[in-house]
Amino acid sequence: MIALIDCNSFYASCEQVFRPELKNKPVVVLSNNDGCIIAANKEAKALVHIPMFEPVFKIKNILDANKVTCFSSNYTLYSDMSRRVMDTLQQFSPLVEEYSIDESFVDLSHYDSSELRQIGLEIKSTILRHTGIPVGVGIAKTKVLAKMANKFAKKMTCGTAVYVVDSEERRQSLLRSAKPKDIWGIGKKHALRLEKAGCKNALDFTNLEVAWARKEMTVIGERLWRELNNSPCLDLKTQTDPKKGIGTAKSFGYKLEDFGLIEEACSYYVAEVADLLRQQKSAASQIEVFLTTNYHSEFDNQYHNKIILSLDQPTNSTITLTQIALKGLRRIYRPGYRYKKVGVNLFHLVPDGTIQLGLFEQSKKSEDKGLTKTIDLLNSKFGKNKIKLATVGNREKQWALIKEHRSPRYTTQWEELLTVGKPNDK
DNA sequence: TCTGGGGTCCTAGGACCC
DNA sequence: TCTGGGGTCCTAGGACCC
Repeated sequence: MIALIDCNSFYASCEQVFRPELKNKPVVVLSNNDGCIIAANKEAKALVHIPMFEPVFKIKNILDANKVTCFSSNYTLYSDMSRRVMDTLQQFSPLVEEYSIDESFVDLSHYDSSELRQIGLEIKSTILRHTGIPVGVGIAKTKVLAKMANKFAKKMTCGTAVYVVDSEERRQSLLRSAKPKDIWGIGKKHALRLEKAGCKNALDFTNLEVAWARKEMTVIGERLWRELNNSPCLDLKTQTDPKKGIGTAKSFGYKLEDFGLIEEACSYYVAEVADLLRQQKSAASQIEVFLTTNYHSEFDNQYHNKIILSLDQPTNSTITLTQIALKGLRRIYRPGYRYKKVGVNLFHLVPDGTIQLGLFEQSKKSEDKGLTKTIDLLNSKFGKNKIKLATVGNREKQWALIKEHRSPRYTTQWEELLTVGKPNDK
């Protein structure tokens, strides 16, 4: 049996842990640039139907009128809280798949099926005690059923947020309660197809021929069909594969025309992705740079372009990658537009250290490896970007993301630790 | 005025190879 | 008139997820 543990409105819950006065109060968390709503706790959801990714400005009145507390996203805090939740799960099973920042699949096959409900409750209460984060637990024979049981558990108003699919009746009532679009792995397109085929709920889907699922929804559909019918097709992935591409693309806080500023933002992002690349001990053979205006704007002239540059030799050096990226940026930049976003993607990643040279190439004598290592060391000791390339500049305020409501990084920065007691006691 | 960012998996079709 | 059969690798685009 497999459990799916999912944190309740995770980002909002993280914020509430350190602001106990917000307990039972509506809280939302905003995307980068404070643009959209990306998480809302149940109190906030009860006030107003908030579609995910709703632009804030459209419902600002409602938020203000109801005194909803808004937070800018604070990923440093959320990642650290996530790690604490995941560490706690290890107590219950050695086989854990971290599916996303706020959910994990856990193998429970070493428990007797009669204990599973109790184990589910224990997982829930232990995580709450260790981290302050409330979770829901779904337990079933397959991943898809566990995922859906989890959702079901959270929906039950009177329940304990733990649902175990341990009988055929429970499986059927679970599936009957889920509309096609609520099936994990079924998006808009497939939901429409299912409805056309006469499915009113997930149970109807499992009663179609498996061949239909295969034909209409490829092998993914067939796996889903089988998983819902209690036959496991998706393995637990307990080891994370190295990423196949690493990229970043963030909107500017403001619209930019000045090439110099865009260049600085681009350099900053290259440094970020190169850092991630070195952390997973890979090197990239290709770099893509893209530049775009704000496609929502009706007033601005639009321009989008990208360029992909191949490297003669895979590298993870920030210096080399920056040189090439900026060369690309220069080629796609056109003056006279108000740009909103620049992005960098690294592709064709290979393990660092086993880099294949071209037939007529000589190894570039470890490039600037020593220098890079020293810079990484200094930055890990004294803080991100203490040492950086001059191309990153010092004008971050003129392009960086807007985060007006960011909470302190309570768990990772000494200066931002939570203070308990009267302010004057310091 | 203001609209996120980072991923995975699968398939069809092109371009090759022997 | 008649034009094989078995592959691999790569990419773009679709669909989906958090």
